[in-house]
Amino acid sequence: MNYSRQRELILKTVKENKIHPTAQDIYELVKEKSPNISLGTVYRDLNFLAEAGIIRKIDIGDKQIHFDGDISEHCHFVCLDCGKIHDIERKDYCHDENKNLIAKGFIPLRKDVIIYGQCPVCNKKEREN
Amino acid sequence: MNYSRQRELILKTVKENKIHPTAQDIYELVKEKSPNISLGTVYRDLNFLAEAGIIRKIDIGDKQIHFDGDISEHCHFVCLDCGKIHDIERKDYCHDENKNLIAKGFIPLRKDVIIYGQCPVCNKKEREN
DNA sequence: TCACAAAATAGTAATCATTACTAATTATTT
DNA sequence: AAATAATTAGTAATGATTACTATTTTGTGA
Ligand SMILES: [Mn+2]
Ligand SMILES: [Mn+2]
Ligand SMILES: [Zn+2]
Ligand SMILES: [Zn+2]
Repeated sequence: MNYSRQRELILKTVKENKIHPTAQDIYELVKEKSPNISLGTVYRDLNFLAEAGIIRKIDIGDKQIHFDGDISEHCHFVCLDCGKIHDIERKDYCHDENKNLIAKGFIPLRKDVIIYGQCPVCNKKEREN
Repeated sequence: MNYSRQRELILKTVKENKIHPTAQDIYELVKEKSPNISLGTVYRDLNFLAEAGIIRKIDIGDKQIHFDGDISEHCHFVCLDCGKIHDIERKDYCHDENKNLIAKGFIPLRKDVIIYGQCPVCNKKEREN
């Protein structure tokens, strides 16, 4: 790793944190070890790391972007009461009717599935070039 | 319906629009028929209608909230090239490995599944009261 | 029909997460 | 070591969204 001390620290902090922290969260944690780090650096490095695919951005619609050091395939359960973001395994949300989820005590009320990729039109366009 | 003329118009505009418009989009469309409507009113009424469950908010992580007049169960495919938001039926994303999606020419690259509800801890707490 | 209360609106100001900018610092290459 | 590139701290700007306020519209009941 030829990352700067700050970037290294930000990455370590995200990887170790299990609560899906926001940029502000990371900023406050990192400040303990690097007191004069800039919030701008935290945002820049988090975006850099997400762009590189080393961490993951998650948008739960609460105005702040959350970050996840776990880039394995999984989805998230947001509790509308306490706000906690729980990790959910593929087998627990892919089965019909959320049976597994309910068996574990979760009460799913709303599910937002957003798939990103290339639509048929853009894919055709690309293949023509 | 005992909605105001503005609210009625906003609702109609969202229902008729198939491209998942933003508040700004709605504002510009509605202004054609009601030239001195306020952007604040558009935001207020869109939130009111979403809260009432008559329309749906969708957050695709592009900073702006999109609205959907179709509240039936379906999910969204966001093209990373053209940005278009496509409607996807349940059967097309629930099957393993996105077979149906690929058969239709979509290239799924990333899937964000966010489930909202009540976590086991909060559910237990509620049942105890 | 009129008075009064409640709801909704237009217009604007404030908020706040995020991004952009700049000058200074640090790392890398020649 | 000098030149070049990358990164940073600190701060300013951005922009979608929300909050506020005075005014207008709607509803209701005497
Ligand atoms: Mn996670
Ligand atoms: Mn839709
Ligand atoms: Zn909870
Ligand atoms: Zn496309």
